[in-house]
Amino acid sequence: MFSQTVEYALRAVVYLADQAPEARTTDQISEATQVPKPYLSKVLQNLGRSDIVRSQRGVGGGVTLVKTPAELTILDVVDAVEPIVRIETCPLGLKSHGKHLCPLHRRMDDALAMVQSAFQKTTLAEVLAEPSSSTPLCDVPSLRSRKGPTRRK
Amino acid sequence: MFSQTVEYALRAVVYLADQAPEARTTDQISEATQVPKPYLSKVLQNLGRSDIVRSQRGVGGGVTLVKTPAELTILDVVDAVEPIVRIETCPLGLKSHGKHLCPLHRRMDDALAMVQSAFQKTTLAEVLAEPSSSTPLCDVPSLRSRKGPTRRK
DNA sequence: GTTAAAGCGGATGTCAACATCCACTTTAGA
DNA sequence: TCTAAAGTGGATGTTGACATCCGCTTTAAC
Repeated sequence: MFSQTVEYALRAVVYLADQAPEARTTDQISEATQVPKPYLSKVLQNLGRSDIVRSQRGVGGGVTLVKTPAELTILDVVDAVEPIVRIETCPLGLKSHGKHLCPLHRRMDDALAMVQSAFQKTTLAEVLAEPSSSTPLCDVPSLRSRKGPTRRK
Repeated sequence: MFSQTVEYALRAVVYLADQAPEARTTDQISEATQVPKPYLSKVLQNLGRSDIVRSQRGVGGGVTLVKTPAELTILDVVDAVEPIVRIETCPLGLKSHGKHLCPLHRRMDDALAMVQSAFQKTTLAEVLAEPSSSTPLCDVPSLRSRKGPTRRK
């Protein structure tokens, strides 16, 4: 139910959050997240336009988060690449019940609201901090588990 | 986040539930639900293969629900046309944490689970019975509000 | 058994999502 | 100032979702 692009964007952002505040190149992100590099490049450009990430050209450049992981929610990322569109009015277009949704669309919108709310309540920092046997994104070496900022060779 | 096809299928099934146990033709369903007839026809065929509806060819034929509205959930319909796929294993394909999802995919799967659960708990009968100012699907004359079974002229 | 209603299946068309490629620009450092 | 690293933007390819059309089959009713 979530598009491939949303999945890719979340992986990239979680990785960047994990590595924050260090910049990472598209190559590094691609390898860590298993997202095809050419497409990842487009996704990152998109996240740049939505002001989720910032990119730096040239030697030593790369991509970083604009906000801190604690300030960035899953919903921010999802909405940047594929907004969750709530059902505001009857999709059949008839005006006969004004602002009220019929019971069917009420249920559907409730489901959307639940997802939206859950995603809005979760920051990237929380995702990274979650006690779990597994690191987000699997085998990626995390900066979180090291003593200080480390610059990759 | 829900596909157009899911929306169409739900409209059609809600309409059929409302008119149950009477059969309705594709023309009638199309008019009531505002779904383009040729495409609706395909959607209904699909629902037929999933044993949600049954269709009768020939003069006086049409489409009816296989189950009663009380036995049919929203999830049944959604899963018939576009199954909600839960995240069972790490989408990155690495085996390093067995059955555990990483925190990111745990959250995403939780969202899917919420939607799945909400849809599974709601039957079509409940949708139709909901006290509401508006009839499901708007201006459609409902059999529910009549005395007995009525056959349309 | 003819006819008209009604659904079925296959072919086709369109467009957006996913994906790739490449020429160009920016930039740090030798 | 030259070079190699790194992101950008545009063009292109592929596939599936959405949508339509049409000829065929089934079937009730006359």
